Amino acid sequence: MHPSLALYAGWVDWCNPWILLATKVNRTPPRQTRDAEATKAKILDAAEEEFAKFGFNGAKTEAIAAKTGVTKAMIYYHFGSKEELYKAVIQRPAEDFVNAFGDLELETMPPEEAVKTVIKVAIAHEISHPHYGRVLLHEAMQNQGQYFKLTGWVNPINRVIAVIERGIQAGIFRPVDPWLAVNHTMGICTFYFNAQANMRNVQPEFEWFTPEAIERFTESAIAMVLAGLKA
Amino acid sequence: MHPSLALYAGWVDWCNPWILLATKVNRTPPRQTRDAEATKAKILDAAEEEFAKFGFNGAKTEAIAAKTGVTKAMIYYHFGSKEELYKAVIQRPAEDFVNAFGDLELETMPPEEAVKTVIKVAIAHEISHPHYGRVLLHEAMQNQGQYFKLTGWVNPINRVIAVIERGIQAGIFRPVDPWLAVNHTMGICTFYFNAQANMRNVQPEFEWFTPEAIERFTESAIAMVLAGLKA
DNA sequence: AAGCTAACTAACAAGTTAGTCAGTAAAAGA
DNA sequence: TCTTTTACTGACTAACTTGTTAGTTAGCTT
Repeated sequence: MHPSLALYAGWVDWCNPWILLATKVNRTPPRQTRDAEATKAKILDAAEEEFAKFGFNGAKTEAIAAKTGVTKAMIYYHFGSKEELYKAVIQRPAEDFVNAFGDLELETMPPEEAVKTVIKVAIAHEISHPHYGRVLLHEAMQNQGQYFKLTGWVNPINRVIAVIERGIQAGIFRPVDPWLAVNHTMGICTFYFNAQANMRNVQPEFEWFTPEAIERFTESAIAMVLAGLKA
Repeated sequence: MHPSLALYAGWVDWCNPWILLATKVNRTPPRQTRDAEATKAKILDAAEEEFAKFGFNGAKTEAIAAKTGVTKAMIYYHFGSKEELYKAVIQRPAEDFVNAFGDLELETMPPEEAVKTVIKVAIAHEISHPHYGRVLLHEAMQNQGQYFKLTGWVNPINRVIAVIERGIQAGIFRPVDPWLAVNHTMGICTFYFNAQANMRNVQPEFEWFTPEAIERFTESAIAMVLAGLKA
């Protein structure tokens, strides 16, 4: 396993959504009676879940507060407004990802291995931040991506484009459109998680979150993308 | 062009979003002073746009009414409730698609050609119903897909699975997991449209909706999926 | 132990939103 | 032409939502 995947070490064990909801990324120190940082983290967690479901407009501050155990006034005390809370929510996991991604030495890897690694990290991030992908989709659909640009996602995506361009120049990849290839790859990596509730109606028996299922999904995603790229 | 694509005849000309918003599928007869069917259609159009942006919970009936030129009370007169309106919105383009898909003779086509056709029809549907895909995503994210099962999408998806299974048995396709392959394909076909507002921040110059861009996207999607499937 | 301040609550004000209803006017029918 | 039905409006209510504020308490400092 590449070192940067260490951030998500044990992610396969987190696949069960109930476990996921309980564990999350371990940001919260042991709870004391009055702990501003812990309270802020709890609000962010609850807000991430609420925004993932309803987006910025649809989310209710009251519902967020209800999940945390503190009152709604705390949102305004700690974050100032619903909008500032939203900005904080959309930026927090992005920082995790951008940092982990910054550690990847994609530029020195063989293109095939680089693409493989990117897909693994992307899926690991979906698993360890099970609500975040949906927050970003709502962002695109209802805020025209105006807050997306604050997150720092642009740089990692451009690095993946560069990897594909390098692969094409080396004759390892076919002369595909790198931009479209990146879009396809992101589509593959995210649809499984975002559209799941609909797709469950088609295959009610399918297990989505067992470690084996995630493993199969990841391998299958890598296989399709690499087949599509390789010369 | 396959006959079932006739439903979307001229779709390449509709790619510009402004043209799209103006044309839509031509359901509305020439407007009279009082025309219940025309009013219902206008409400459905406006609601589709609003639900695409905010989902069921986030959408405001007042905003829907404002787009139509009739009062909010008309929504309740013609549809009874916000929920019934939503059901109507989610079912209308599904009927178009399921009908068009029903006309496809996938079972008698060579598997490769069948997959190619499915992708073309799916993308054509996104183009001719530019808001609908996002309505379905909101449905998954905030309603757990409870209304999705009313739409009849399940059957077309199962037919695509069958096509892939047939291709595998014929030795034309690799022994992939057909279910995951369908998920990947849907991811590729939908991400380009649903996440666009975010992706515009990465490539601000990219043209998404020119006929040429849609053509390139379609070819690129077909190439990746077929490369991923072919033995 | 007394005093201070950061963290927190309960209750409320101001503005929104789903849904209703009494009434009006355009058509269609007699 | 008069009546009935259908499409539609404006004004309303009850419930909900964001954000505020006055006051309370935990825990730290001295």
